[in-house]
Amino acid sequence: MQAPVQTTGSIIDEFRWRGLIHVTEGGEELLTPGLEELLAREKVTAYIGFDPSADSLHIGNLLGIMTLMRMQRYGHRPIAIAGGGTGLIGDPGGKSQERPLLTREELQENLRGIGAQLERFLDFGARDNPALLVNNADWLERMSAIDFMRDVGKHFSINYMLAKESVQSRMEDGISYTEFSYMLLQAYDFMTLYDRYGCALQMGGSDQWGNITAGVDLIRRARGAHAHALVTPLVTTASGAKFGKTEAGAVWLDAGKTSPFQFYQFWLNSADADAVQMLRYYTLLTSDEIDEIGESVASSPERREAQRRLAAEVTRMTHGESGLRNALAATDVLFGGDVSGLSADELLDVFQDVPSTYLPRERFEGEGVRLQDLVALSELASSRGEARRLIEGGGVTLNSQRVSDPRRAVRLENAVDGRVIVLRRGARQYRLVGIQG
RNA sequence: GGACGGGUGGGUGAGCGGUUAAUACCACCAGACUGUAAAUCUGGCGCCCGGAAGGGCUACGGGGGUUCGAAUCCCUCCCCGUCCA
Repeated sequence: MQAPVQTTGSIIDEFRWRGLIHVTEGGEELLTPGLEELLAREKVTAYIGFDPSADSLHIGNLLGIMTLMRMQRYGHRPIAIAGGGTGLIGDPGGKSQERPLLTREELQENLRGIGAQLERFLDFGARDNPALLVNNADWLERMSAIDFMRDVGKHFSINYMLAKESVQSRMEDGISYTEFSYMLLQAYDFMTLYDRYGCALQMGGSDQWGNITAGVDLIRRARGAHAHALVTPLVTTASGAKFGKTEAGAVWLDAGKTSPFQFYQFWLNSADADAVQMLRYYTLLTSDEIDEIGESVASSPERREAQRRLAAEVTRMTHGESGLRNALAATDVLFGGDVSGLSADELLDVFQDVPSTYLPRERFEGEGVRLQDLVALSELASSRGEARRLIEGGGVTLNSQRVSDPRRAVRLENAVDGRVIVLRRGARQYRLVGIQG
């Protein structure tokens, strides 16, 4: 993609109005002194780490991606690092679960997927400041324990490490030596990127502050140089929930894992209280544009202009113009009301994203299929018992008609053009049942 | 290696021989209300059979035992924490 270079204004100012700099309870911005001046003065190489444990990034990574994107647009050079080395270890500040080991092949596969996604946001071919994706396994795996002790361990006191919040918070429950050491590996990553690419800034979520400053300290002690840290807030919704998870799990950037329609719907369903801030976080809209939308939310929230704009902008960036078009078309049909006016072909087109189940024609002949069985078979419900409760509670529609008898027979004549049945659970979970043969 | 405490449903966490598929809170699902929002209210939330009433199966770290009956008692193993060596 193109990376229009913005040279006017300070990127730190932009980060400020977007709320992208974490502010502590004491009112202190979490960025290292001198960073603002450095960014104003020269083009800087900056990096953010991503977890390579899946072949796709999810929207929990999106703030980091956008942060790199903004850096690049201001002429700085972004590096994304997939922690092939550190990913195997687990950050003590996060989940306490040990992570599964990845094979080399899986890791390569994941890196390919992640790289392809980043290309939508970052320009890897820019002349002056091309983005870069690196794998820290390249240097961590080759490092011996002795090297590590000499080159990294020597520069840290146990007292320093124990003082880190990420360690403190685990002292009650216990923390393995491996996880305790995580910050040193991350610090070493930073120093390696500093050595190789002159990378002078690491960014991340606010939970990364301790790990990032460990790198800053390592670079100062081992190289006598000045590196920087800046962390973004942890994104939560107004109701305090962690952002980015739905009932179905993570919202992925990969269209195969989360369809453009579902992706669009995720953003569209943002709460009023969140939508405007989300625009600041996740879009490239200007301050003026966002203020204007904010006024609309205040005066006529039912129009949900912020949500619509947010969903459109982010879906377009992630899935392109065509992905957005599909999402909008599906949204029109599914929430426009009735599905019954459409032909089977139109339904298949609109529902291309929607999970489908196929059953042979014979099943629908004679007695037909019980509705509760169909709901369970289509995995709209996880068991027949749940399907029955759901139907009895009025939570299921068949071709847009509410049906409340779980034993109701579904036969061929209930299928559109004898080919397709549309099931819906609640307001927005759809499932297509195709009839084969 | 020793002493003590602990491992219960997605999470926190009760229960400590039958009345317990297991209290409560959170999360989650559906309905009502709405704006595909929030808040609120109502219902649901192991699996299977049954129209229902009801029945069956599986489950409280693993295994074994005591008992008519165990998440609850005993043995053993594994795991976690605290303290001591």
